[in-house]
Amino acid sequence: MSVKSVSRALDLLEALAVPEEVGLVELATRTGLQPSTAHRLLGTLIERRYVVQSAATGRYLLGHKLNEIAVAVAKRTEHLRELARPHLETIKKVTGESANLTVLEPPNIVYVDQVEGSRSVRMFARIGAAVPAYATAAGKAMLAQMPPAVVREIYGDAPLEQLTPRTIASVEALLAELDEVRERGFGVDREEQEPGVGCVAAPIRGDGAVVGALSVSAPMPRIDAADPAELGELLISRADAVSMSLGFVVGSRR
Amino acid sequence: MSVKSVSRALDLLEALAVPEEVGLVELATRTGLQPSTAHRLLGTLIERRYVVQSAATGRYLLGHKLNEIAVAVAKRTEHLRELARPHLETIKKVTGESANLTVLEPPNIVYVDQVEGSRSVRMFARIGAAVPAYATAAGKAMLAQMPPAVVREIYGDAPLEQLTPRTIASVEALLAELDEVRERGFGVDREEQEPGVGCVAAPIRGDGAVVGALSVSAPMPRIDAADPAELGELLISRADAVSMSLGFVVGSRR
DNA sequence: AAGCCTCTTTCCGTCATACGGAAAGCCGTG
DNA sequence: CACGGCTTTCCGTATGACGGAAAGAGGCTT
Repeated sequence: MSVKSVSRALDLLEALAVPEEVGLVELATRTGLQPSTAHRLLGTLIERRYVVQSAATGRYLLGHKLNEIAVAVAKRTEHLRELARPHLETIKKVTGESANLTVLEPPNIVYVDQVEGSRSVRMFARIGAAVPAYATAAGKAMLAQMPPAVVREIYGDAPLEQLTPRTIASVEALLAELDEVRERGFGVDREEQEPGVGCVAAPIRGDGAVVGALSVSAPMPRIDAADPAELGELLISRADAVSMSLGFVVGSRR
Repeated sequence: MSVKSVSRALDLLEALAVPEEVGLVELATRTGLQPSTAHRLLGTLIERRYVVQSAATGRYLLGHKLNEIAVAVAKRTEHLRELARPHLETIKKVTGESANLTVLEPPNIVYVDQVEGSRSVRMFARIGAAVPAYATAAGKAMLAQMPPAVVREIYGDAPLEQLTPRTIASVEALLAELDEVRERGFGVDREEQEPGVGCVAAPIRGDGAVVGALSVSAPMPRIDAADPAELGELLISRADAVSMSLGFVVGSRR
C-alpha cells in the first residue's frame, strides 16, 4: 500500500458509492478512519467536486465530477459496446439468460455491458465490477488467446485465490485448461467464481489481440440443461461476428 | 488546498481522462509533478484499479473502477433522466437545437443528460461538466426557486467570476434578476457563460424543492430568431410536465 | 549489432505535512 | 434548558510523502 492518504481518500469514495447520503461518523467507522481524518480528506474531495455535502443535512454524497471522468473510460469501449450490443440481445433472446460483454484488465475481467435475462432468477453483475480472470469463463476465453508465458507473468507463482471450492487452484492447472479452451473455442466456468453459478464465454478478437468476450451466465443447473457445448457454439458464432466487424479474419487460430 | 497527495492524485486522474494512453513523463509534465512523485501516486491508483498500466507500452490509462463508482452517481439521477428524456427529444425536435437536463450542485450546475441538436453548429456540453449556476439559464431557473437568503449564502460576498463581459457581476444583481426569472417562469443566459452562446431554461420541481432544469442552448442569433419568450413557454410546458410526473402540483408558486 | 537516448522504476535522506486526540461549535430533542 | 449526537476546528508530534539522483529497460538510429 503506497500512499496512505490517497488510499484512504479512495476508501471514502468507495464508501460513498451507495444510494443514500452518509454522515461523517458513519463514513469514518466504515473506513476505519478517525472522524477528523475523514473530514480533512473529504474536504479535499469536496474542493475537487468528487464529493458533495448536502446543505440540508451536512451528510456527504458523491459529486458528478466522477461522471465527467468516467465518461472518458466509457468512451474507450464505446465502439466495442455498440458492435456487441445486438449480439448480446440475440444471446439473451435465444437462451433467456443474462448476456455479458467483458474486457480483460489483467489480472481481472471487467463487465462493460450486460443484457439482463428474462428468468426470474437471473445473474446480474454490476457494470464496472472486476473479477479474477482465472475464475471466469470470459477470463479463460480471453487468456487462452494469449501466449502461456504472458499468462504466467500475470499471475506470478503466488497461489490463486479460491473463490469457491471449485476455483482453479494453480497456474499450472489454469494453463492446462487454457489449452482445452483454445482447442474448443469457448471457456466454461462451473461454479468457480460463485457457488451455484455457471458461465460460458467466447473471445472477441480484433487485429492482433483479444479485445473482449461475450458470455452467458445462469444458475448451474440451467447451464447444464441448455448443454454447455451448444451454448459454446452460439457464443462462438456471435463473438466471431463481432470479431469480423472489427476487421479480424476469423478462422486463423491467433 | 487541503491534502496535497490526494489533490495530486486527482490531478493525475484528470490528466488521464483523455482518449489515448499517457506516459509517465508526460503525465508528470502536465500535472507539474516530479516523475518519481507521479510514479508513486500512480502506484496507489493502480493498486486500487483506478488506473491501469498497459503491459505493452508501460503507459497509463484510466481503469474501469471509476465506472463502478460513477454508476452509483448516475443512479441518483436515473429516475429524473428517464422522465425527462422524452421531453428533451421533443424540445430538440421542435427547435432543432441541443436540449439539456441539468441539476444543481451549488454553486454549480451539472449537465446530466443531453440530446444534441440537428444544426451543424450546435452546442454540446460534456455530461458531468460543471458550470457556475449564476452564469447559466438553467442555474438561474433553479436558483430562482430558492429563498434569496440561501442564494446569498451560496455565493457569500466574494465577487462573481466573470466568464464573459456579460456575466452577472454581483450577488445583488443576481438576486434582482432571479426575481424576474421567478416572475416569468424561465431563465435566460445571453452570452453570460460563453461568448456567442445563449440559453433558455425552466425549472423542474419535485415535492418540496427544485430538482433540476431543462434548457436549450444555441448560438445567440438563433436564440433571438426563435424568440426567447416563445422558447421560454415551450420549456415551461415541458418542465412542468416532468414536475407533474414527479408528483408536484404545478401552478402553486413554490 | 552495438550504442545511444528516452522512458520507467527504484532508492533513500530530509523535512514538510498528514495524522488524530481533544475540544469547540451546532442542532434538534426530550 | 440541558443533553447527546453530530460536524468542524485546532495543534503538537512523528510519520511518511517528497524529489533528486541513479539504475534498469526498451526502442531507434547509425
